[in-house]
Amino acid sequence: MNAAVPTTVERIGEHVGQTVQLQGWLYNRRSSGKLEFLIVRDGTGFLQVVASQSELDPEVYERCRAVTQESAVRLLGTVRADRRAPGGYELALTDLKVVSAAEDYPIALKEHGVEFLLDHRHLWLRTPRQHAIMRVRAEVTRACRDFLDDAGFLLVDTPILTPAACEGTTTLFQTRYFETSAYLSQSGQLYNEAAAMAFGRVYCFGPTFRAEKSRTRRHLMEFWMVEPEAAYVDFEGILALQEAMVSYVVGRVLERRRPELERLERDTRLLEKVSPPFPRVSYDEAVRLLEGVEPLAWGEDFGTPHEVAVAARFERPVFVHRFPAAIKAFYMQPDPARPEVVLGADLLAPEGYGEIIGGGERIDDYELLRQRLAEHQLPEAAFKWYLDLRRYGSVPHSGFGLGLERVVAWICGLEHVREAIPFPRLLNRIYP
RNA sequence: UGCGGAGUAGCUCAAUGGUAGAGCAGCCGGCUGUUAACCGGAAGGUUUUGAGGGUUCGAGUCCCUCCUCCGCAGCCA
Repeated sequence: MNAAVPTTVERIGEHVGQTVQLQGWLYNRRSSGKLEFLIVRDGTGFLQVVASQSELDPEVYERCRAVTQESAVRLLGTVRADRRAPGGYELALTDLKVVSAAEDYPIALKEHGVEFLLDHRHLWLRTPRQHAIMRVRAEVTRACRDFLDDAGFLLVDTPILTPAACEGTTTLFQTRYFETSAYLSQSGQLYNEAAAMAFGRVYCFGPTFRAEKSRTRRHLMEFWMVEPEAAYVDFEGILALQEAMVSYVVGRVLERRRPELERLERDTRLLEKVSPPFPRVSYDEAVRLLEGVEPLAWGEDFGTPHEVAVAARFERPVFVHRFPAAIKAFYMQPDPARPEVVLGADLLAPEGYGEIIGGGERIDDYELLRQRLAEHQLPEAAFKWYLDLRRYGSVPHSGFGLGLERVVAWICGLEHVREAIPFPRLLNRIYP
């Protein structure tokens, strides 16, 4: 027993024939008379543990029979390869200690309803499916950071508490800030532009808050967004960056999280096709393309049905670009060739997952930006620092925001983004 | 906010206007290779079907109001 090596389920294959120590929780138990099959999870994976009455101290065997679902357990045993075991390896138990017994665990190993699972999100996270999703999420996060770090982008975090609206107050969560009021950030973009003028290529990656009363499979009140912003990069340049980054992220998950995608039963055929260049459809083309399908008058905003109809025509992510200026944010750069449209683009994921990126080139001219602020009835005083960026060494610059949960939902093939974040904040739900 | 759907045992669901049931979980028992194991047993609904009214001899079921949840739209990542 002294020779027992502490290890994890993830590395169990390296210890065949050895006696090891594991610590974790009991996920499930099956019994077959004088054999007990304990499924133990330790955070790195799930492992079948076999307790044989004929080979065990009666006291230990009795503990195996009595241990309840999700009790914390510490165990000793010999690792062996066995085709009958899920995962190919199992542990022949020699000793088991109950660190903490669990009683009346609410989540049974069966189908449950959405509301019940969300009420028990703190426990739901323990299941194999949620493990797979969270590992893909972590991989997407790491891939985004690796890609941007390697491309010369500096991580410059932007504030969560902000003094005023970036694009209007209706969608902002308001809070007290001592004697005044503040808002939770809905985008780091404006601060990113300041950082880009300081460091050239920057990105922020953090939580974002939207107080929109949206209630669909694509919306969260609190979600995570990666926002790169780059000086001296024009519209074409930023689209190329988006293609490269999305392709890199998908490739990384396919490369490093295959087992998780298999556990999620994700058909990866379309994901394998994600590589630059992505198809592009201008707003003008979209209007023509949607004739007789999902009619859209020029100048009207793109709705979900229009997005779906356009995305459905492609097997890869597709850019929809050059929207009418009137329906887009105040900071978007007009197309020099056609000032009534802006150099902005949305990236629509295939398979009905909708918009995963919004971005484009920003206005770099001082007077034009002032004019746009006025047109949008935004208080110039609040944007003084933002206007300053156009007074002191303004350059063409572009950026975009990628919604982490939407990308994770797409890659994992989830029905709803609420499973793509550990503790989703939804309309009418902020528990647990 | 608008449209549609749903609230029955801890969970997932049944029940022509006529005595509220099953599976799973939990509990007791059986089984030496189980894969959300399986088999047997007892129990589990505060006179009870989200709440309150109404129709009826009789309401889980029909009608009205309200509450909660889900989906879609709007808005967006």
